[in-house]
Amino acid sequence: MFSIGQLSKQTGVKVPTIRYYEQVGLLVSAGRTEGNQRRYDKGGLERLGFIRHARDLGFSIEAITALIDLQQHPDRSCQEATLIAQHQLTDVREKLLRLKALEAELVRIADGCDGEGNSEECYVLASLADHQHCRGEH
Amino acid sequence: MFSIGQLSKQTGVKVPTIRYYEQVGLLVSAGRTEGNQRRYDKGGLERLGFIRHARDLGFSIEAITALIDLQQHPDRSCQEATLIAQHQLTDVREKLLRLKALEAELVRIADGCDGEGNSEECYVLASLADHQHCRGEH
DNA sequence: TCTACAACCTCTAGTCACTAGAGCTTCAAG
DNA sequence: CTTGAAGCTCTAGTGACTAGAGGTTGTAGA
Ligand SMILES: [Zn+2]
Ligand SMILES: [Zn+2]
Ligand SMILES: [Zn+2]
Ligand SMILES: [Zn+2]
Repeated sequence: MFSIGQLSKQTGVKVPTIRYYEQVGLLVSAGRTEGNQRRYDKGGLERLGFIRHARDLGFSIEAITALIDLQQHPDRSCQEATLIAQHQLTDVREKLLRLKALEAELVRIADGCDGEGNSEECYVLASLADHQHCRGEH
Repeated sequence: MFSIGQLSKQTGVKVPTIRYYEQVGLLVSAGRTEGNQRRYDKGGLERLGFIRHARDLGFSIEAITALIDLQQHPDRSCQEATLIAQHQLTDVREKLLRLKALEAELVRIADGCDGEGNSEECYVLASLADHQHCRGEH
């Protein structure tokens, strides 16, 4: 049995975050001591590892809840899991596209001024004031 | 003079968002009617356009506040503006790196299962349970 | 001039995934 | 048995909005 602090050390998830996961129904402790402290078993440790990894990959709490639910039922079809993963991939790709466009404009903007002049003639400020300066959409 | 709704239409910024910008000190109306409705002048329209564009480029409210402050003082050095822009670029590049790593892992994960099996042997679930499956860090 | 109603107002609360802090209690080592 | 690290609950704050309730104002047509 592990205390919440031991679980935290082993997974790298902060103690208040573990309590937060309990609050939103993602991870319930195996039980409590007489003095009301949480105790976890190996299953809890693994579940928290799963949560941690999925969060690192950008999955939402809601998605992780569904994935864990699926994991608890080994006989169910895994179709939902693949759909969730594909959705997450789509999401990441959309963000990538957006960020790439931003990067291109920001390079132009940041490189357009050396910071030696005054704000009246600053290319950074002029670029922000008018999207016409931009090469593309973003 | 424009009403808040006209400003909204011309900039594409939603009415409640404009009020929110006022609340955080980014955009103050030129005045109010007798009946307490906001009225904006051309300067307000331009300022909101600036805010909109900077937000689209990912600048924080705090950064935009500093940029507008600088813009109001044409005689001041624009060094801070370039620093803010460079910081934003760095930020975007960090996010890009992270997302590229995520994309690589998610492609592997999402392609690893066709969703036809059951959750017990699902590659998606197995990959999420154990970072060892991952090709790299993320 | 009256009336209808779209647009405006303020205020509170909710979103997401935590994070910080106050004030208290429990566990475990010495 | 004492001490102090670690635990507990509860509330509130983060960023940048968004939604809704419940009331008021502006304006166009009759
Ligand atoms: Zn400059
Ligand atoms: Zn632009
Ligand atoms: Zn599968
Ligand atoms: Zn991994």
